[in-house]
Amino acid sequence: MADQKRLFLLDAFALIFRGYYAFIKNPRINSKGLDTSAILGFTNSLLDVIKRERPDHLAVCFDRGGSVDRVEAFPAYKANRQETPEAIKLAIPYIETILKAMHIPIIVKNGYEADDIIGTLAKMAEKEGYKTFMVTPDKDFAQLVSENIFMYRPKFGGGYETWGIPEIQEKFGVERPEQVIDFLGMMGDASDNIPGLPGVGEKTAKKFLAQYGSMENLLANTHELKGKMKEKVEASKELGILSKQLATIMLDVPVEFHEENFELSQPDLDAVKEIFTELEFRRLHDNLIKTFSPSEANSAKAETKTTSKTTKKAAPVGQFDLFAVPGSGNVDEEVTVSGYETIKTTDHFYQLANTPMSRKMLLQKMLKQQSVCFDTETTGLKALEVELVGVAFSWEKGKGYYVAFPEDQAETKEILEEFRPFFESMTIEKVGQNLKYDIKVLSNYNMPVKGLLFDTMIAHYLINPDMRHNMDILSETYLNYQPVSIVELIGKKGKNQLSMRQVPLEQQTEYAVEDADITYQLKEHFIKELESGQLTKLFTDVEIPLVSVLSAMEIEGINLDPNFLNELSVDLTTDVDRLEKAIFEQAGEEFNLASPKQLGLVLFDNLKLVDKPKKTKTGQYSTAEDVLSYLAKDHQIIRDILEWRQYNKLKSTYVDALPNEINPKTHRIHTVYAQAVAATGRLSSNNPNLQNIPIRTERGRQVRKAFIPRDENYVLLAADYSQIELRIIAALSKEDTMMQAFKDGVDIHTSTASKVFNVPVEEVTREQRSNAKTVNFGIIYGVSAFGLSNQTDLSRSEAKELIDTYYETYPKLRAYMASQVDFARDHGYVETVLGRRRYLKDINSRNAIVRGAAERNAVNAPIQGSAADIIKLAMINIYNRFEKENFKSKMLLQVHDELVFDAHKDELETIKSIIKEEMENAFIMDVPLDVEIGVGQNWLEAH
DNA sequence: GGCCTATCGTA
DNA sequence: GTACGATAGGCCA
Repeated sequence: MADQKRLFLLDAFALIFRGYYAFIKNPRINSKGLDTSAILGFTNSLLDVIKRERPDHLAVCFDRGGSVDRVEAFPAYKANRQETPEAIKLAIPYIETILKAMHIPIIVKNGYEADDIIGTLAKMAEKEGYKTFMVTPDKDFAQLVSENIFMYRPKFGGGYETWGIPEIQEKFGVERPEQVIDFLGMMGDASDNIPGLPGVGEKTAKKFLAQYGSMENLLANTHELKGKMKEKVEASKELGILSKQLATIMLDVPVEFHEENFELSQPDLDAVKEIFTELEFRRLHDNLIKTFSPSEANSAKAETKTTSKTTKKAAPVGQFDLFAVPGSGNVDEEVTVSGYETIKTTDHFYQLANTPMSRKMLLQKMLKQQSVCFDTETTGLKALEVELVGVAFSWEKGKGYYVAFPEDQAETKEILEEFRPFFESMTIEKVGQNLKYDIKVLSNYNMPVKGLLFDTMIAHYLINPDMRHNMDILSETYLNYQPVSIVELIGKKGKNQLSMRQVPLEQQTEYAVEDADITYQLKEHFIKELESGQLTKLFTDVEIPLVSVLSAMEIEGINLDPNFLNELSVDLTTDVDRLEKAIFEQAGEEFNLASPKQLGLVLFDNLKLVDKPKKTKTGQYSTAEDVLSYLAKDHQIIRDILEWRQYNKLKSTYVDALPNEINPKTHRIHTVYAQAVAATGRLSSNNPNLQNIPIRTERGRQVRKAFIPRDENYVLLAADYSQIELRIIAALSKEDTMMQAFKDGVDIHTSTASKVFNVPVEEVTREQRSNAKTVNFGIIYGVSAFGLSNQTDLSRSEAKELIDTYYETYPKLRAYMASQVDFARDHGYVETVLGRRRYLKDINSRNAIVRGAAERNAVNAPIQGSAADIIKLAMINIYNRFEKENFKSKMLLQVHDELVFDAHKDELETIKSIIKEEMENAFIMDVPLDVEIGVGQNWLEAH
């Protein structure tokens, strides 16, 4: 069997798409701003197949021009495919170049899909005595499987599986693979727009196949069906036949199979190197060299592979004599070849320090270091509620120590105390990934963390704010090392998940020290990257000090009055029930009001309130607020629905949810600020989100009354920047008229209205001011006439005129916006007043929509981000002064342009002036900053 | 239980 | 038009 010649046919587009989407949450962007995800994904698959299988014959098949025959038969065929992403279009020429350099044949035929080409070639090769492996994730290919033709499917999470006849029988519930065509024809395929039989999904299709064996036989025996199903299928016989045709892979493509053309040969390594260098695929290049260099033949991996299988030696074939493996194509038992180093492939010295003596020696060593990475292991995710299970330390690549703690919390405290000299040391730098978490955990044991900090998560956030910053991803990206996954250790989330405490100590040690080890290595890497991006100052002077400030704010929490919310809840329930009843009466039926799907059907199918209802992107009727608002004036039911929506939202998201967030120990609410999430530099708040507490509507605003001072000795103080973003754009653009308005302290929207509508300030109408206000805000987001007319009563042309007049009034503002876009085009990024960068990879996209979005980002990011920079500075300065003066008053919350404090009554006047001074002077520009301070018995009163 | 979509709360 | 997070429904396994 192993002697049989083997042909591998790759379905290029399917693999490219798969590769692209594998990186979708963390796209690979090279230094030129090119999204290389698709290229990397595909090339990885290609090398992976070669490395695992050592095929002697291989080709890559592309689509070109789509399927002429299928579109003729059914114009909608594949019509609802989304447009190919830009990055994929750009990827194709690179992939073709790579394939050419590797001397791998590319098969294309105008007017045929890759499916058809692969199918035809597979059948031809079968006649020539080949075993053919169709490399594709696309299940349509199952119909081609035979004794000599297999599907070779990439699995999620790595590895491949081979589907032969038995697998097809099992997965599709068919006797013969050809029946897969009937199966697909019956159930249809949304992605290819094969309609299928209405009402028939996977389950029913399997049932029909078992019973009737084919589409034709089913359609000939529809009299045996019953009820709705009978009607539907009988009405769709033609559709059934058509669907089957569409699903059929053609086997008569005019291609020829000359085996010598498909032989895999040695690549042109120089040419490959050139293209890989251009793309910045360093690791892939190493991988390629390994893959094609016979001297590596006896590597450990190859040995594991062969010894784990029956030892029947394969006859040497093709280029890869030295590492020939048995050619069954069955890969289930093979070790995973991810391309990453792991704990198994790397020398390491991770030691458990579990005795008083070993801990003492560990401490002695640590105290001699300048910089040490530490990482706490705990019983859960909520830092303020968990118990400490262990702490790992590392300060040298590949080495580290783990201190484990017992369940007894008093003992834990004692052991932790031994390390106080380390945590309190002002001279040893503490390195960590998301140090805020560790600081909070240690605070449960009254153990402060002092001295310089280096947080790798935050470092990377500054280096590339659009990426995600999990340690696992960072490690794979920067160290080519895949850490032990937490899932391996404690299992998947949910039912059987273990606590870290239940993991054997040896494994805890390996896992925890590895994390510390990796984090320490990442630091070395990121120091350089911060420096080259001129981000070191922002990191050291702003983000790192902020870690401690946020930790303190989160630990402090805020007082909540749950009884007040309970009363609110009762009132809301009354109104929700009343409205629900009224709505059902008007609709003439009961349904789930909270389901937009059901609501849409009731309003637009049954009641037919509109001729041509707006649809969402998934094809459902849209019932969003702006859609319903149009109808509100004509229909009582719509007004009731909007009111119901509002109350229901308030109740479920705030009134009923917030009391559950009260910490049982502190009786306060402790939000968690995410310092490395928002791409612009803002913070975000979660668990619970305290940055979106209602204020706009009367009813919603009541929720703020539940946020109250610590006790009767305190009041709540709120300090707001007034128009900070407009002030920033005025200062950055040096638009004199706008700057002057701010210097004069006049109402900016009235001032704008007076200028664009050319009327004296005192004659500006409410409507004019309101429209001017909308444009002022719109400018910050990158207005369009369309957006503006949607937000105001203005028509599209009136909106356009208003925008034009606005730009004439403030010409420098327009010039500034254009200059930001130009800067982004030239440099690939824009930056804030403190040099925080945001990379805009789509700024030169040929797709106008994509490019437009990037251009709006180029304008908005520096403004939103500079405002974020400034309030961060203010927070640090206020915190430091509060610490120095030892105030009882505490900073509690940040809401983008607002800070909220528990203000001790004795300190009220003092801190008012400190807060105002620090906020207004946090960053000096040509426009003054203005801060309004309010004080009250709750958050609403403080405004 | 996990993941996606639609909706809506804030600056 | 920018930036977020939480909820419920609905569908998957």
